[in-house]
Amino acid sequence: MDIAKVVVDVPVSATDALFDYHIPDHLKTVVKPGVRVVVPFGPRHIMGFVVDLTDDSDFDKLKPIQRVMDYEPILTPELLKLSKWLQHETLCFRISALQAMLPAVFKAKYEKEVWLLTEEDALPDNWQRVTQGREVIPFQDLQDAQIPDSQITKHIEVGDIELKYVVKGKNRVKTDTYVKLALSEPETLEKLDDISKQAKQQRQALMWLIDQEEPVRLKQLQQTLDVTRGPIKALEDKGFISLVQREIYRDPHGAEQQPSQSLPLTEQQQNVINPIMDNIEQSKHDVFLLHGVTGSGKTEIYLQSIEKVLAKGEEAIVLVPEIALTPQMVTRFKSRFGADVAVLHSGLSTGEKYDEWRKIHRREVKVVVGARSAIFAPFDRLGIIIIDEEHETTYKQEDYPKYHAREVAKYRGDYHQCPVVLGSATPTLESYARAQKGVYRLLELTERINQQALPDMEIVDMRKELEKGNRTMFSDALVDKMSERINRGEQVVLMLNRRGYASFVMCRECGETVQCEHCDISMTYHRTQHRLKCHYCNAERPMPDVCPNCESDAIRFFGTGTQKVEEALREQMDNARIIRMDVDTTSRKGAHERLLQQFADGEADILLGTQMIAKGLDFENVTLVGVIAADAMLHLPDFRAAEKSFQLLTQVSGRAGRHELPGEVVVQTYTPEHYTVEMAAAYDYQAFYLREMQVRKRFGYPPYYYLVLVNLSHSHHVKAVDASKRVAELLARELGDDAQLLGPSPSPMLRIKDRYRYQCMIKYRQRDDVESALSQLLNQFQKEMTQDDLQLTVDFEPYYFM
DNA sequence: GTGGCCCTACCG
DNA sequence: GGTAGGGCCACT
Repeated sequence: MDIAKVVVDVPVSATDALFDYHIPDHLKTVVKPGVRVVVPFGPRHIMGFVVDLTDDSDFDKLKPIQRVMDYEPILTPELLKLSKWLQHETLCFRISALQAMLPAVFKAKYEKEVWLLTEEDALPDNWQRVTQGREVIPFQDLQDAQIPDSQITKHIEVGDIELKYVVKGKNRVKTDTYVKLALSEPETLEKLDDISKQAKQQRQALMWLIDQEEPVRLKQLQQTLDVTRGPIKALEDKGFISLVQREIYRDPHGAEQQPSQSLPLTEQQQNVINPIMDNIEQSKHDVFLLHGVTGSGKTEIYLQSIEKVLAKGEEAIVLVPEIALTPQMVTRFKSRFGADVAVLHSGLSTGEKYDEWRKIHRREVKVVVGARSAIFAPFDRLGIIIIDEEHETTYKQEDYPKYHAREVAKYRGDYHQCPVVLGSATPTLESYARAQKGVYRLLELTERINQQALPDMEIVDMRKELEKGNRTMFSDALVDKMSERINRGEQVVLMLNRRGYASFVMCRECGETVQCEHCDISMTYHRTQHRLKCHYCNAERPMPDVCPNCESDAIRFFGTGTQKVEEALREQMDNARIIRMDVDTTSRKGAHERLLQQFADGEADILLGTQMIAKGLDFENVTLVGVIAADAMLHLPDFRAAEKSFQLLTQVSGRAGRHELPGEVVVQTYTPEHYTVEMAAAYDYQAFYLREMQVRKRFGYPPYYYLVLVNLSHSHHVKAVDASKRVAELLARELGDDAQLLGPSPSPMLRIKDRYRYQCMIKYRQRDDVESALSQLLNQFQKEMTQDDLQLTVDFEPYYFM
């Protein structure tokens, strides 16, 4: 076994294969599958993942592995196998699949260095200005000094310099200085006379240290005894103590949680948990769809299932949509499982993520609560996987590899023979249909825990408001109810789905709107900076004083951004205290939690926000939820628009009346007769499911068909159109008989970041019908992609169609 | 004949 | 992805 099969860190199709390397003797004990290594690749050195060891190779002249980057595998055999599956499943490169399973610190950084082989004075003046006495300089410095490549090549040929490629790992461990006694206690006391009587601080510090059982953080010692570095240095020099660097974890979550105990289960909960418990006991793999209305106690089911798994000595993964949105959820897990929990989410810094990952890797924790990528937690004794709010679209990764965490969960559940639990109040039609067919096991929770009724939902027809002469964005009913709550000292949550309703700028004279230069969308007005921004490419420009087209000064912003709603709200409800939550107010780290805490502490009457407030919040005092425009996203060009609207309405209504006080919901809409609005208001998931399934059947959408979206873009419009036609031709020719091709058609957003975008959609029933056609497609267009700026992506089970 | 530039095949 | 090496053209 002295040959390693290596996946190299070059994400292109030409290198998407295994490369064989010789393992030098001194590395034999550390090179194992799952270890990262540095290997010579062509004329340079790069990082690679060892995925296999063998005895023989088809190549006779193998290069040796240069060094290892890990001393133990960072990927388990299971995850290595999973990476292969992911590659096949999403048509990505193996290296991309491997990288997706690891935190960002494991991405290698490459640096090109210039090593001087000759005396500095032998080099020309312009070189000496760069080298400045250094024997090794970054290659970049030569470039910055505008030294031409030809000159560099010459010096290499003559033997003045050598280029070296350095692979740098970023997985730095955070350390802190600790102090410990260098001698035993009696030895220390014996030598005590070596310290002069005047050195009170030294003596005091030493005596204090003798009493400590473990090494102490230097900082702690200094703070407790109020000593400076001086006396400590003296003690070290005299050989009494030694300073050591110790690995520490960055602590993103701060204070310990109050421990909590299991809650008694209702009869319904008991019925639901039993089959899951059986699965755990028998080490069996079933996929459960836990369909439970908001407030029916799904979380307690998760917690008690996990307790059972831990008792068996196994581990658990819990996925939640975006953890920063549900701090209350994290608290619940931390209080039940304490130090056994690691938390992984996008709000953590790279270093913090690495620390949490290491806790998992070293088996210091048993439970991971995290966002999508936590599905790759490197456990090897998985006992359960839970996906909460399984309908959330954040479980689908939008860049390569375009995987869905649910599918990965099923793979891992099957591998470990453990249950996978998908929980939701509004399951995706795909999942519910599978449960109906018996592919998943359906578990239903129809009652709320303390028998509260779901809040009443009142639908307000905004067209009638307009007829009555109410031109504001708030119906009379909503305003009345809001004042009522505020007078009673209760709180209100107001949701605006901003999509499609951002505030754009228009000239009242000529109708000109300000569009982004690079994308085909209107720019959005941001009041705080008085500037216009493009939400697609982040381009910015000042708000014009006059219309760029007709120079009229009647240029105004329109639409209903949260900022504008806030203003209108302040005008209409002058006594209300408002907290606004949107991208602008929550962009800084921790801002999200702080605003929610303020609201929880009763510092405001109204919490106004975008979709982000619909999920997972639980405030006792909230008795009214208002939805400003329920149909805002109903008419998007997306076959899931109705499903998403239904989910959102159901979720946001769940924010009202969760405790003693009864809740109420006001839904404003221009299309009150739409079945989505009606059925959401009636809390009738079943009816919605049946109705929407008819629509899906009629138009041939999931779950009746699977979808693949082929996206392409080019900076030249003509070339984009041309390529899209050729793509469609190839697909039409190569697709199996049962697959249907739609398109090519322009994407709903034709141009983004100066690229013209077209798409083809394929509906299919069996993967075999599309697989060979798609790999042929990628092969055929590969050259055009590397040489002619064409971008082509394949997205199985797409969620975004824009 | 040689220097410069672009294309492309290859990397184990 | 990065590079060397081949082919081709231009210019001493």
